[in-house]
Amino acid sequence: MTKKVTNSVFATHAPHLIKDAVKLIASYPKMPITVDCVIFGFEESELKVLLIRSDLEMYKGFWSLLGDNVKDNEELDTAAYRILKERTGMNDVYLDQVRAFSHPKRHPGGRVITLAYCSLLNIQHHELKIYANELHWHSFSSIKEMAFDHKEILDTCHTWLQKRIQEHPLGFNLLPDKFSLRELQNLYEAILGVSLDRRNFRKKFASMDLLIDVGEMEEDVPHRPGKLYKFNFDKYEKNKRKWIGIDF
Amino acid sequence: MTKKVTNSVFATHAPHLIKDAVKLIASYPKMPITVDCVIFGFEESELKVLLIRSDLEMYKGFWSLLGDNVKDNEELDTAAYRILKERTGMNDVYLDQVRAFSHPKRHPGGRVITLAYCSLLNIQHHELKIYANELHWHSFSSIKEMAFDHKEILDTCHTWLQKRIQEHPLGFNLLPDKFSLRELQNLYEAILGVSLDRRNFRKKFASMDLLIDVGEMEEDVPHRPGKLYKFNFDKYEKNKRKWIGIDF
DNA sequence: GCAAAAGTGTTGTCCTTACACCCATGC
DNA sequence: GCATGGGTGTAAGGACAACACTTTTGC
Repeated sequence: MTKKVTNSVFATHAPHLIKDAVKLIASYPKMPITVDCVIFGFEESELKVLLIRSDLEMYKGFWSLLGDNVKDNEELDTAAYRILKERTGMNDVYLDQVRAFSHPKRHPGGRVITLAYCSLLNIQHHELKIYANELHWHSFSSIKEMAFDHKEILDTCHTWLQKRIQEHPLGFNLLPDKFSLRELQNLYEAILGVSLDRRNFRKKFASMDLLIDVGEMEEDVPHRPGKLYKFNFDKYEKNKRKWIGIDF
Repeated sequence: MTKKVTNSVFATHAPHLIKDAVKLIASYPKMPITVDCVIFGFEESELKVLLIRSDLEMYKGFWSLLGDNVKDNEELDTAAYRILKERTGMNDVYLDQVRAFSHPKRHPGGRVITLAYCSLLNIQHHELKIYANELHWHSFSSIKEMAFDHKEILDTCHTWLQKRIQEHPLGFNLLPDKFSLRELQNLYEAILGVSLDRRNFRKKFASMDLLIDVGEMEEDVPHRPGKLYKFNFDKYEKNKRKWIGIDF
């Protein structure tokens, strides 16, 4: 097998040490990087996603994720938090990197690599104060088409969320501090797209012993009010499950 | 709340549509992107990782992951496969994106964002033919210090692998086509860092019914030879588990 | 015959699932 | 008093964990 000659700095058989790291880096192709945030919320028993209108004329009328370019010397996580803050005025939200999208033609303006971030936020706690580009919540299931490859990114993040929510108590970020078991179950059903047995669901959470009964009841409901709970984050942090088991 | 002025194209209250997408992209900061491959193997009941010597004088003597810059108009996955091929001569390997590392000071030559990829390959099947930069296999557990932030990347990929191998039959990529149940168990024990009950382990795989008895036995072992199996990829693909369950 | 690993079953416990009735509240 | 969802228990089945002895082979 012969070694292909490339423009890589590493593609040498008899390497010599490189003294000037700055020069090395300068020889690499450079490209713009963006971060796109998929922001999920939950309201009226529906999974929602926060979108804006695309700025680009060629995507006029299409919805887009909240994105922006990454600045020089800015960490990706920092960029994601910045974008959230700039676009929504919020900063105390859950946020996680999902993955990079790098198709060379994904942006009509040229090659741009984007990092998808997934955020979860509580619609009740965080009132939107910035409405540029018609920023608002959409029912997740109603989104069919989007600008760029944003539909693919959205779907990837949704799949990611479905998996994460079963392994980590992320869902509580989407609920008010105090919530009823029904709201919690509705959340899981909305995200997973399944219906769950109410008694088994309650038993499951009761046996985990991670919900604190706040001693209050629902109000203004047209039926028997349920108890309100909050999530015991401290206890969870102390007893995180270390899962060993083969299952595929 | 006031809106911070930024250099973002989106940071306008009354957006006007942008006609020239190319010009837009041109206004973004550009930065070099690299891909770093963590390549795991398994031999002599040990998890191994493929490393080279760093080319940089300031990391002289340190070990480094197999990495290279991403080319213009090259997809990240393509770059990862290219690097594997260039460095090892191999291309039929399992490979998956793990995540981006973006600390501004992670490379001494300046800002470089890297995407970590994790590969699994069978050491017996794939003989190394390219030995530039002292490319060779290391015992994973012996690696303490590395060039750049590569130890952090390596550890992240190891954690990723521990999780993946329990949910997907990735481990078979690290074994020969035909393997004994002991080899399979050694693999799981090496990656997870636990010891497993032999009878329960065998029962588990027997009940999954995804191993095909090839009708051959181990040879040249100094004890009773075990049966050899191969993995039934077709059957797995048809019956992939759709997991629903809350566990944290 | 000894060392080393192969191969094999049972039991108890726990978790999951399926399923039905009464209760509290608002209207 | 009726509609709506809150709240509860049990039984069966399946998965997992713990555990020991006999068998085959090489030396």
